[in-house]
Amino acid sequence: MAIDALDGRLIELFTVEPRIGVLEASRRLGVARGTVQARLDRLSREGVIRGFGPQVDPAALGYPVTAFVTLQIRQPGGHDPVAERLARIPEVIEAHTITGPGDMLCRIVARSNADLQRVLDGVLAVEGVERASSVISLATQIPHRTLPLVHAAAAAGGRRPRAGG
Amino acid sequence: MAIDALDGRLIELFTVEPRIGVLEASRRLGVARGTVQARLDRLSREGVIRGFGPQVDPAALGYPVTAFVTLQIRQPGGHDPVAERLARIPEVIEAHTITGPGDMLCRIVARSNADLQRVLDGVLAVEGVERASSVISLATQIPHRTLPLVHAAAAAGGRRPRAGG
DNA sequence: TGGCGCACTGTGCAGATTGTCCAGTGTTCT
DNA sequence: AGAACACTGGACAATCTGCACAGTGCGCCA
Repeated sequence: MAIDALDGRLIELFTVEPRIGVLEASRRLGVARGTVQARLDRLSREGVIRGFGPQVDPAALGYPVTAFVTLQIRQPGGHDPVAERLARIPEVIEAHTITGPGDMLCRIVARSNADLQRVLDGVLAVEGVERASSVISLATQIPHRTLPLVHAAAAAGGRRPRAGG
Repeated sequence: MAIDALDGRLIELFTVEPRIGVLEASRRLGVARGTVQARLDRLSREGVIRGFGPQVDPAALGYPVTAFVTLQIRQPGGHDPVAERLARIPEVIEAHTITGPGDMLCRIVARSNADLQRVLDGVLAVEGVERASSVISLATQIPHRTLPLVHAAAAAGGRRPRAGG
């Protein structure tokens, strides 16, 4: 779906200051409250905005170590049963099936490098996992972000605005 | 920092239903409103909760292709100048310096496989980037999640509750 | 060209929520 | 014993929300 400049500004505003309400946002953007409400509804309905839940930082929770683990899978039943078992490990934050020599790529966190060993053992113990090769994140140069993408999409896909009132 | 069971339930509640306010949350959890407010303040202050901003889905924005790209860097000035230039590419969602044969790992999105080629060309054009090898995400088996981790941390680190009033 | 539908504006209202106080109570730590 | 702390339960004014309404340009289609 395409978003326009106003959508972009709206997302940026709520990203930077999530606590401002619809009313304050409408004041800052110079549009009517109903417009902000309608835009927000649409963005949520279309799935562009997944939600407004709290973003939890594993590091602050006591899991400062992040690793990316490439798995090789013995594939009698496909990837799904493996993924299902991986999902039971809380330290597995994310998992994808991928192209290339590996079969799956997971993001894993741990309390320390020693703890990472424990978590990896847990991953290797998952039935169907044949091999795991991991790289540790030494530093996060660019933390997960979508704002630049939103701006790019807003600039590219801009629906023509409809004036009125 | 350690969180207890109430913190865990609080985070879960707001993750599942972000729109409920502090008051409704206090009712659901069976605690006083001030308690919820204080807990939320503390979790935000300590960094466990990074924020309540909108979570944007690149796929819904028109970028359904995700790739993980391992970069090899020519390192006259370290990784930072490269990261800085990568940060100017909106499709670069995330970047880490890593251990192992590669130097950096980035998450990249694109509008299509053909578009991914364009983005990769942009990455390769970054000064200091020598080589890039990418794997494409075919499916997201486990979408980014932290809830299980929160529960694990709540179970492990539980501060002893202080009763009162 | 005329008509319809859409997106937006600006307004109003009742009800709910927020931010911010307060005093009181029971625990834990010193 | 005393201090510090976390929580309860209550109160208040100010604000925001959800919802509704009429009116206005503009694009699209017949």
